[in-house]
Amino acid sequence: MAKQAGSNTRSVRGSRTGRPIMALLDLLGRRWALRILWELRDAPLTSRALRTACDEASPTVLQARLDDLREAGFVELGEGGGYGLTAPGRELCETFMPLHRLAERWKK
Amino acid sequence: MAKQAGSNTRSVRGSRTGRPIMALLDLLGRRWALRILWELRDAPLTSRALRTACDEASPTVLQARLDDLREAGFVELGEGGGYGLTAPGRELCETFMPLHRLAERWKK
DNA sequence: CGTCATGCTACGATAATTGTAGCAACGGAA
DNA sequence: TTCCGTTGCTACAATTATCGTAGCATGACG
Repeated sequence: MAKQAGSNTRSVRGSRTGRPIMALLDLLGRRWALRILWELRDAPLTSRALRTACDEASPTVLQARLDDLREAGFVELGEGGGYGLTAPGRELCETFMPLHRLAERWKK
Repeated sequence: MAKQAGSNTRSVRGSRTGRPIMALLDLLGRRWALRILWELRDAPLTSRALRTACDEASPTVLQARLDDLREAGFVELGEGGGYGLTAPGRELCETFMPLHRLAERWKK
């Protein structure tokens, strides 16, 4: 089970066309991916803190998503520990900020 | 297997807090959800056309996601057939437009 | 040494997704 | 009418992804 950030063979799910946007939509469509980015929006979190923030999600998936996001270059593991957003990661996260207001209005 | 749009009991995955943003992030984090919204961004598509646009994804999931998105009020089925975005759906989709440019730059 | 927290993994159970095939209903020719 | 093609949608078994719990190795602090 290749988990480390680095090149792996798997062509990103649903993007066999090679269009970057498809790869991105696919990556963000994996479980907890969006949530992780969201929870890291303000400050870096340790893996445990992130798990708590993510409603005690299984560490298995969290690690998998963290690896995905690290490989994609959106998240990084700080030297002193703790996951944080990279520059592209922050930029990506900015994109989702309008979601907050939209969600409040959406509510249902 | 409750599929039809309407109220169901299932509290949205990963949002037991009740915060709308979590419910939204969860909904969008299901497979093909983002992709479907993306493919419908310009014009409505029939279920078959949507399937083609989504790289021949399994109709099972497509239907499931379509039902999810319909229940959420982001997608609707036109009278003459064909799935299209609702007003909130279009608004949501607008949010993701910056992703296109971001993805191109991201590429890797 | 013990204690605690870190990032990370094992593993069985459960749920989601895939792929293929097909259904019923409707519409437009013939 | 019958035939043909399309629509939205479903059945089913096989494969993956995810869950939940437990635990490991490492490092920092006392």
